[in-house]
Amino acid sequence: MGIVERKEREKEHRKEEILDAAQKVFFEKGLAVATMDEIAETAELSKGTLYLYYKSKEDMYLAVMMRGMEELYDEFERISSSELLTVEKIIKLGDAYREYFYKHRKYFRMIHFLQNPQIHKQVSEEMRQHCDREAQKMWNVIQSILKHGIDDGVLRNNFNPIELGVILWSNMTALLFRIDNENMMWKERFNIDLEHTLEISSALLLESILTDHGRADLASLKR
Amino acid sequence: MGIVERKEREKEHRKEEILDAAQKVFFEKGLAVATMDEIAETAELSKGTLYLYYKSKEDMYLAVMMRGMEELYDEFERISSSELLTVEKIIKLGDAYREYFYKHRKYFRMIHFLQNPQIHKQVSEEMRQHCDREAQKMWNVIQSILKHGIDDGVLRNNFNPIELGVILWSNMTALLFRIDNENMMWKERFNIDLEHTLEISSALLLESILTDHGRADLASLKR
DNA sequence: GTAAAGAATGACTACGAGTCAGTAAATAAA
DNA sequence: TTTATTTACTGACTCGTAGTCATTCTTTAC
Repeated sequence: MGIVERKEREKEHRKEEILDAAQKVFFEKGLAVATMDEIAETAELSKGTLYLYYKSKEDMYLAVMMRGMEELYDEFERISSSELLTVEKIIKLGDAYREYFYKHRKYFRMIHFLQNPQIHKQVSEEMRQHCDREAQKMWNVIQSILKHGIDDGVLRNNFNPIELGVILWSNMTALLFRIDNENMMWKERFNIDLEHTLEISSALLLESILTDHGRADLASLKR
Repeated sequence: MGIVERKEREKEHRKEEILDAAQKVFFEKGLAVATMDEIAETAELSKGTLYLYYKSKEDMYLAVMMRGMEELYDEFERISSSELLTVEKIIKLGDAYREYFYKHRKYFRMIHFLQNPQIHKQVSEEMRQHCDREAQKMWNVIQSILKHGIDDGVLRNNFNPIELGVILWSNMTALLFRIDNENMMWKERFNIDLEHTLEISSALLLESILTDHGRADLASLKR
């Protein structure tokens, strides 16, 4: 008897529909300005129903964000499992992140909005764990690529691969965040192009962690 | 007749008293959880009175944060106007920022909480400008130091000094933020000491922007 | 055809930011 | 000293919104 299964599916589907509505409203208004009433109206459901599927507004916000995380993760995973040189993979990871920023700016903002612990007072333990797991998956991909890099002798072996990952990732994130918020300001006040700044800093960091062998690979890619 | 002046002073004093109360509550609870009623009670004033001195809760939050900014700025200014080598000044700036993080963690968090534009919907134009001016002062100090570095030939002259400032500052900020929120996690899951990571990345970046002359200065300092 | 289970509803509660008519205190004018 | 005026303060109130829950509607089981 497939009734239970069908109901399961329908429930899942409804949950996604609600998330679609939530995403629309959150993208337009942001967490603070968006209201559950508006999300309910957009989903063509009553407010009470939303709470049958999500524990709180913040939980919903995180659920939307997780979609964004997964999209980025899939891209990283694709790069990781490709047959490229390690140096190329590292560069591709950076490119993917930068592209993600431009194509999915709203997701990017959400991810970094939620970086801040002051926000999640209302998040359920479940959702928090879900987020943690997803973040961990991401770091595992990065770790595995960098570990190969060290094993292959293209990355300096006096660093822990994850440590390098944190450095590269943090640097890039911080500058993308600035590009998002302060790009104009820097252009007007100091005549700085932050996109250029990001390129420079990524290049500096990458160069400084490569071995001679790695640098040779890098040079060969540029041809 | 000094009555007007005395009243002026008293008003300023009351404003500071309110800010003391606000700081206490914000430090304990954060922006979202703190309530105006609690701040009023702490200040031993009615809620209405708070609004005679500050336009909104967010404005008050920013006013507290500005205290923190000024404290950091004073330290930077002190270093900038000292008689040290440029390389030493740059290192001292980093040290000062790191110390600030440990000594004034609550201020640090506020500053970076407000980095996020999603928050200030309720901030008055006045306060926003005040913040901008203060931030600009900070960047002017950094710029002036780095500009000297280039003129003196200790920093590679193919970079814009402000650009270097943004890179160093962003890198450091991003890692301090991680130390604040994720230190344990990185230790437990990956056996990474983020404080060490910060040292490494700062060193890598610093080295990669120095000229040979600059590196010599750096080496002489280490002795 | 009817009982039971499941899904959805929307009026309601709780709570907090911000307001404003009214009160009290300080100063100026008479 | 008394009265008028300005200034400082108050707290009950409005308004908006997250989250709840008794009730209604729909689907499934027998």
